Amino acid sequence: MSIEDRYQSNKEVTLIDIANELNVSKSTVSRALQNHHSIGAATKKAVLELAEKYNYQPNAIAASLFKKSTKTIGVIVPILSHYFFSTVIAGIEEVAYKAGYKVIICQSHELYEREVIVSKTLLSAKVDGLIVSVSKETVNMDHFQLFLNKNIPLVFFDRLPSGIQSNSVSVDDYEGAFKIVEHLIEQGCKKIAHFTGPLNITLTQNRLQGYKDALRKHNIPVNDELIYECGFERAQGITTTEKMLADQISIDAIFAVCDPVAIGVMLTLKQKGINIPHGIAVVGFNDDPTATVIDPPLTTVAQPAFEIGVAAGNIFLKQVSEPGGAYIKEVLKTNLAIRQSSILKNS
Amino acid sequence: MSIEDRYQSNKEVTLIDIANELNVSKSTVSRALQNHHSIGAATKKAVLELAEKYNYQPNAIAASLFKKSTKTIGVIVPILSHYFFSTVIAGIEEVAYKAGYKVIICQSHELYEREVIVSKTLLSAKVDGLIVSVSKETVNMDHFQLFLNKNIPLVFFDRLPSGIQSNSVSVDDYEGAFKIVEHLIEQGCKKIAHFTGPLNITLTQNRLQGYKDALRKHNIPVNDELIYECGFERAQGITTTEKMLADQISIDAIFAVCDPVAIGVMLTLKQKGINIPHGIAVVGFNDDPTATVIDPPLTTVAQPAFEIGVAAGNIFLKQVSEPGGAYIKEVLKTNLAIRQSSILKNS
DNA sequence: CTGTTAGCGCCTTCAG
DNA sequence: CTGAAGGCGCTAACAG
Repeated sequence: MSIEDRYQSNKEVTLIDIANELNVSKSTVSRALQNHHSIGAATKKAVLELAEKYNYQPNAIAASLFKKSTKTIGVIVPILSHYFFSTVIAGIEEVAYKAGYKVIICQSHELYEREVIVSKTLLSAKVDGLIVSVSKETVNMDHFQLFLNKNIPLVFFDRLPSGIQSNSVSVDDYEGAFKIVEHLIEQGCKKIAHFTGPLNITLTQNRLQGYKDALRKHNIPVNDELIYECGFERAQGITTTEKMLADQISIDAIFAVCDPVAIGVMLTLKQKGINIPHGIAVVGFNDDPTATVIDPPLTTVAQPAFEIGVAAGNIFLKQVSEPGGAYIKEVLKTNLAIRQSSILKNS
Repeated sequence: MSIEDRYQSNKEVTLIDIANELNVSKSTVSRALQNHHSIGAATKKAVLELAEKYNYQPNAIAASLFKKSTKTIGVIVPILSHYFFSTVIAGIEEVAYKAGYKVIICQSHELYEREVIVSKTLLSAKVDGLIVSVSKETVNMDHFQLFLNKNIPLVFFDRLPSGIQSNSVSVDDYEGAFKIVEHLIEQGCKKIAHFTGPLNITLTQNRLQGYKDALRKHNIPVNDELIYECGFERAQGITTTEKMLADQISIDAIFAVCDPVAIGVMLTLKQKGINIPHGIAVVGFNDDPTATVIDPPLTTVAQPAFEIGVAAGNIFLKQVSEPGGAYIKEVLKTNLAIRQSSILKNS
């Protein structure tokens, strides 16, 4: 079957077709296509022209099999449709694209089981690296250990696991929490509640610790009754606020573990007719786009989501180019974005 | 080298290793692993145990090469970090996961060139299908035609291209726009401005047409001076509002092409001290989560983003299971989400 | 400068 | 019920 026939009948046009047509060997075609130096200009030109004419697309799968590299990065996030995660992935994709890598995205839906399954799928798919924010259920890390065993670069971000050593990129959650609570104190708040994330997650623990230490530094006793276990979702912010209000505990500020929760808090307080910030001040963590949309605008700890993705991608690339290097743990800085939801004093 | 050695030294454990260890052929191992009926129970058990013990992961790349299917769907979106797109992708991923497919995500960044490049990468990667929302620059569709030529299922969503026939899933943009403009008219608005998206995009044209027809139906003349070419971003909503205010044209409502623009509009109006809805009513399109966060809450046309993704995924699956079937064009219904930003009358 | 050869790891006829 | 053999499309020694 001639190359022309194959092309017309929508069959894959391969190296061999071009080679046959030109009466050269497939190695020659392969080399011409990769611009190998030791190929005659005429041959190269002929090959390139034919490839162009017949819309030849190299079969990356075949190349991967041989080269043992798929030029693919696997990414696992709990939920794709959250601003934070989609923005991190945008950062990863940007770095990946520039370095010639593709990105396979999987969601764990915060489920340990599903995380295990997709990580194995990604192993089978022979991804060259894996970038992960672990599910809130995950405590066992064996499925990630498999990657390390095979020397496949593994980078954690945001939700860092305990009990496994690898690369990571995170923000200084402790410091961010500390600073924003200190800001509340400076505004005159004394009864500051904290709505936490799931308690088994490192990030939750760090923000909680920052909250506690800021209080202690300013001689405000830590009151466990003001610490509410909440979650990461707006809906949980709403229910936790309702529970708190039902508790009738006196409060002058709420530090929410993340912006979606803070938004839920604010919507509920507003609905109950409680003034923000003068009745209760509210602060969050993330700086999602909604923070500047809600009224009053939300004071929050700005996390560089896109940069986190870029950093994770770069760590992967570095591990690829220098295999066996030490693990890289990058901690990015946060910035306070102070807005109306917490301003009680004129300055 | 024994399987034990290979395992210890982190080499890939393959079918052959298991076969050698058990003194059976690799075909037997292959069949045992896929639970082929004609394999002795004892043999099967031995194979499975060894596979388990040595953490055997099938090399999906090798299988793909043979089977000519990578169990992978390519997805191209303009921007990943927008709620709408990340939610659609979440829907695609959900369907894909359940059917055993992986999802490769690429961003075009609204750039034609980049869209062409990533689509070719995806072709080379031998994706089994492609799901796309085209960039706003794209007019030439040759790069997508390549997929159709090779009988690779292609599904467009949201931004439907003209000049190429394929599967698609969209919402009824015309009807959504018509209904929401009619709603404004019912509220007593007579001077309704429209901030459009990029005009070459079908969706933009359809929403514009819905806007015009709703006006005409109610005997309100269409005034081109009230139609502002804008875009899809919050920042463009802000600048366009400023331009409009500078024009000093009398207006009582704005229909923004999408929620991010509507949010930009509202933030600007509020900053200028213009009451919403009584000074100017504002409505959008999408029902992003921010719509319920802004004050007053935004009236908008609710698009089922997740369901769009699910529908696109299902169309892909259907095309895979019934090759050569007719193109499927699914149009999902929208719902008006009427909120304070447009309520001028008590009902 | 180019061809020959030998795989990468898996799957599936075709034999037994 | 199992084995042998060939091949998916590409690459990279190793020879000329």
